[in-house]
Amino acid sequence: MTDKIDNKLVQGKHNHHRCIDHALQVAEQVCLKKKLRLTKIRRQVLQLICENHKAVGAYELLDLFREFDPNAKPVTIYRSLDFLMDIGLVHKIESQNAFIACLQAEKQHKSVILICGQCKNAFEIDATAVYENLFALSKQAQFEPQYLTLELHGLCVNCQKV
Amino acid sequence: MTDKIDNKLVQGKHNHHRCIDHALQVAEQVCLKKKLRLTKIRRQVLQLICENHKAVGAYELLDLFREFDPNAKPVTIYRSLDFLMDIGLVHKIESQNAFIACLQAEKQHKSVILICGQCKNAFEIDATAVYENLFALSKQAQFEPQYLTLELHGLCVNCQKV
DNA sequence: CTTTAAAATGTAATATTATAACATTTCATT
DNA sequence: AATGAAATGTTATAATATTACATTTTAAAG
Repeated sequence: MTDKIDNKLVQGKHNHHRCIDHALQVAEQVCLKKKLRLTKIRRQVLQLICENHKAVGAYELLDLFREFDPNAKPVTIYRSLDFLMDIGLVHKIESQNAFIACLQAEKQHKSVILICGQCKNAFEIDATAVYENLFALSKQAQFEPQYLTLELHGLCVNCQKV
Repeated sequence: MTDKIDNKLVQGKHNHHRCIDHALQVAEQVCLKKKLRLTKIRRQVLQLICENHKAVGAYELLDLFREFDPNAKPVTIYRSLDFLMDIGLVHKIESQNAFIACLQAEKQHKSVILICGQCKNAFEIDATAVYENLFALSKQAQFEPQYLTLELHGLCVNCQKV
């Protein structure tokens, strides 16, 4: 890949093709470890989600996927998404019915997803303290916490200028 | 309403018919203040949501609503839900595509919704500190925070026993 | 190797959730 | 009573997601 292409792909100071490669490598590792199969379809779906950092809908993914297989059906995408979510490689953004690749799938993490209302870019930052706080709070209310849906909507640094 | 009926309706130590009445009264007050119309339909929809503390789907509400108007259509429910959500009387639980009545609509609040995976009962507890924490965290990441989706899944006190 | 059972995929249909577009009615204010 | 905005009625359809069952692929056992 040339520098020129690299330049085009750079978003927010990061080298995007490395970012995709990394995600796919992590996926291989995770599947190897858990003895799960990262099939061609699953790999392709993950790759498509990784193409950028925007939250992407299942049917949008389907359209993209049809460049690989023109006859693909919704259930193919949903199956892959389920698989990828189960092992933490993809997160669903519940408030948008959309999906993003997890960039920290290799390490266990408790994060908040920051979603830009303008450009739809989404990224995670650590929120371990928030998890602990909320789990403690809920236990005080006699609630047994299991998992958290945590999505912060706002404007990313690029879109604030506009 | 007799004591017997009261007893049946009591859930988690609280007197449920008072809880509905309160919600409807608050609704009246909020609408009066904001010069908005709490029409018959909107009031009925709110009442139905208040019937219990479970997260309720739009089409489930539609079924209930048809006891008032057998010809009601989905859009009627969605319009009322939109109205009620806009003024903070109803919250959407994004991770369930379901809705609950807000029991603290009169005061401004920043809360987390605790959702029982077993019985679907949902209730809010204050999480002001969490909001402040997350907003600060996100600003450090150069993100301009606007609103938070915050839903904690687990088991309520009743369902932990089972 | 071949058999076999589980996992993955193919295929069709359909369920669930939500909105768009435009006509009509209701309501508060003139 | 006239008027314009808000609410509702009505029809259709968009967008999201799952079920059910047939077929193929795969890993592992015999």
